[in-house]
Amino acid sequence: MSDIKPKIADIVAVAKAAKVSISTVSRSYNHPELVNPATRKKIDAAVRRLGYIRNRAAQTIHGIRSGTIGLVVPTIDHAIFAEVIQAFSDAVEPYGFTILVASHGYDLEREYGVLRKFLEHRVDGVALIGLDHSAESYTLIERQNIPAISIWNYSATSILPTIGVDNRRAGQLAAQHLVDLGHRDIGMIFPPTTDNDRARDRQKGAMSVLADLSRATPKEWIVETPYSISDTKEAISRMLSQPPLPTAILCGNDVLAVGAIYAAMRCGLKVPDDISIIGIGDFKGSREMEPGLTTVRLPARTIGELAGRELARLVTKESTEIQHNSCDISVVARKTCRRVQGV
Amino acid sequence: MSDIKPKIADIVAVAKAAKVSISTVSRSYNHPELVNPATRKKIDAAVRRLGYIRNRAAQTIHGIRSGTIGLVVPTIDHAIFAEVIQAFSDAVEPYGFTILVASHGYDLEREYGVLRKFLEHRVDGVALIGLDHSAESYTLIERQNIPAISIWNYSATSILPTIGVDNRRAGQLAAQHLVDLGHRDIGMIFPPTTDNDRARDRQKGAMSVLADLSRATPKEWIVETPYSISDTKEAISRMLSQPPLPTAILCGNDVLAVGAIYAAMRCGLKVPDDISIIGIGDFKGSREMEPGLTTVRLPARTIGELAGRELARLVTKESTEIQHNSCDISVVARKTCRRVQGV
DNA sequence: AATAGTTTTGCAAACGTTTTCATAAACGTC
DNA sequence: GACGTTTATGAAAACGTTTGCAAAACTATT
Repeated sequence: MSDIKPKIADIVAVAKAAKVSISTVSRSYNHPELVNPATRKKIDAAVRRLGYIRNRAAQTIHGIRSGTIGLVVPTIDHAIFAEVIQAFSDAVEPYGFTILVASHGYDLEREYGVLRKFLEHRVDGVALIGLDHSAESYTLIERQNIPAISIWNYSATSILPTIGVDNRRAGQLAAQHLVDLGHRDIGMIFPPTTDNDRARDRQKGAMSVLADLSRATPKEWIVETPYSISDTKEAISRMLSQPPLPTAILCGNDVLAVGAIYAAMRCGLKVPDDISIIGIGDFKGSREMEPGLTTVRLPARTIGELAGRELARLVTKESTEIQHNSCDISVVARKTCRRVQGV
Repeated sequence: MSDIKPKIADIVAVAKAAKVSISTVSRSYNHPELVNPATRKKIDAAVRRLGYIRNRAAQTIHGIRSGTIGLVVPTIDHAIFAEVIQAFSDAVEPYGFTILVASHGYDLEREYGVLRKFLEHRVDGVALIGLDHSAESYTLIERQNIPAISIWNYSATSILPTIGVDNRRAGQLAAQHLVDLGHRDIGMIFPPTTDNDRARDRQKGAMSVLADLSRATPKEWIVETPYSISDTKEAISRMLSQPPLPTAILCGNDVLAVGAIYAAMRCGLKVPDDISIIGIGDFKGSREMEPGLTTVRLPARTIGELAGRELARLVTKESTEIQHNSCDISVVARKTCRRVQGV
């Protein structure tokens, strides 16, 4: 009946088992060169025997880094964010960091809550997506002065260092590509832009190019839908169901573009013969699609990697500050856009 | 020049600022009913003024839960896993947990390393994908006796409690569906099955059904490719480039199915008229595709949610054990499979 | 064999909390 | 106004580590 709880081994137990002092055990981990190889061997044996695993919480309260980095994203299960998380995680791993991940569903209040929770855990740094954050969130970051970085949207002037792309430019590039191909009647579809600076910037960029055109875009050709293929299909089908029809549709991101393509198919329009479609993002799978999606390539992996590395280097004091970094973007012309007769 | 580092506030600072003892501050967090409302107010004010945030690390070394759960996946940026992570995260959030996420890239050695790191952080529980894990990993979990759960692959007899689906059955269902439609010449494509019990089980399931058929499947009709659309496209194109052609292709998951469809298109075959294709998974987007993908629906969201909830309840002692749980699966017949003339 | 170095080890304080126990203050009762 | 309760607070020990300092154990040098 001696159901003595198998108390997980602590450093004291190891010390006892190896017949040395606690300090020596600790040292054998943190400054192995200071302890006699023979002693070290004894300790190793004890550790193995007891299955001892160091307690980072106990280390952390000495001001030692927690070895964690917090990553807050709007949502995890969107192709881009998943890719960014993966790249970020891969990048910080070699530095010994583990990531805490949370999503806020495009709700900046929730983001603040998540941030607080991360801070309770004493993360060594945090990465956020974009630059739309609540004032409280910014205050929090500043007051706790914790290394922070903003991913995805580049801005030279933001408070937070940013690593990302110029989304305005992405919108411009997409629009310009269509214009260069002779399109003048261009429909647009974007996800909701509140609390989403990325989408907002892209839209602004696209609009700015289109504003230069002689003719104005009718209201029905500018739609906003939730970030989902089916909603997009729905919305675009409606747009394409009654003339006049645009000759091209510019989509706020590749997922919407896929939805638009399906909608066109459903309406009996051939892409790109009857209608051209351009996305933004170049998500995984966009290249492999049939027809290959013409889109503005945003290098998600590179961004995540760079952000992870920079933040890790800052935290480990390998560097002293994070450079704002604007990653290159460009149109990859594949098969969903075609040239049309100028007006 | 008094650049006194703005030492982040601790409980002592709060106590001093509120002119109460440390104990009282602590109590006002953990047992608010025991402290005078007036005092509580003073403390709240001090907390706000100083921007105090509790230090969970310090709590954790008292044996108090760390409030973290570790989630180890093969890779983050695959549709299914991203969905599972999201659902899992959503499910544990209401219980106050934050998740640590790491990927191992289908390398069980790395998985062990990740697991160890999680244990250093004293996660309150861990969730793993599937049942293929190194012996060391199993030992680790058992010795530290930490609540653990396996997601994705259901098994009634595994050491770890499982919440997931019967992947063997998924394979069977897919195969049976094709057989029921009259197909006898069936090609198959699977991702690598080493260290991946899910894929292995599906393959076994499919094979078992096909084995009952009068005719044997030629070797060239059974291919293995990395989990990527382009590799699949490549492999299937090769399969379809020289007769005899199968009348249907069974794909280990939806991503491969998408690749297969593109390959068929490229080879000038119409789906489902010339060739039927079935996937497994029912990933996001599979329904919306054109033509809608026929597949075996695996309820990723439900699985992630259930797993998160069960693990959280176990950790918080709301429940005392996790029920093995097999989630329902079934074929969703959409548009990529058609009936053919029996032999 | 004594001395001066050098290497190795242990003691004890510190980190930021929680919690047990003891004490003080306030209240109600007769 | 003395007593017993109840309510609110504080002191101090505890949690599992790290680390500065000092002592002990070796080594090399004479």
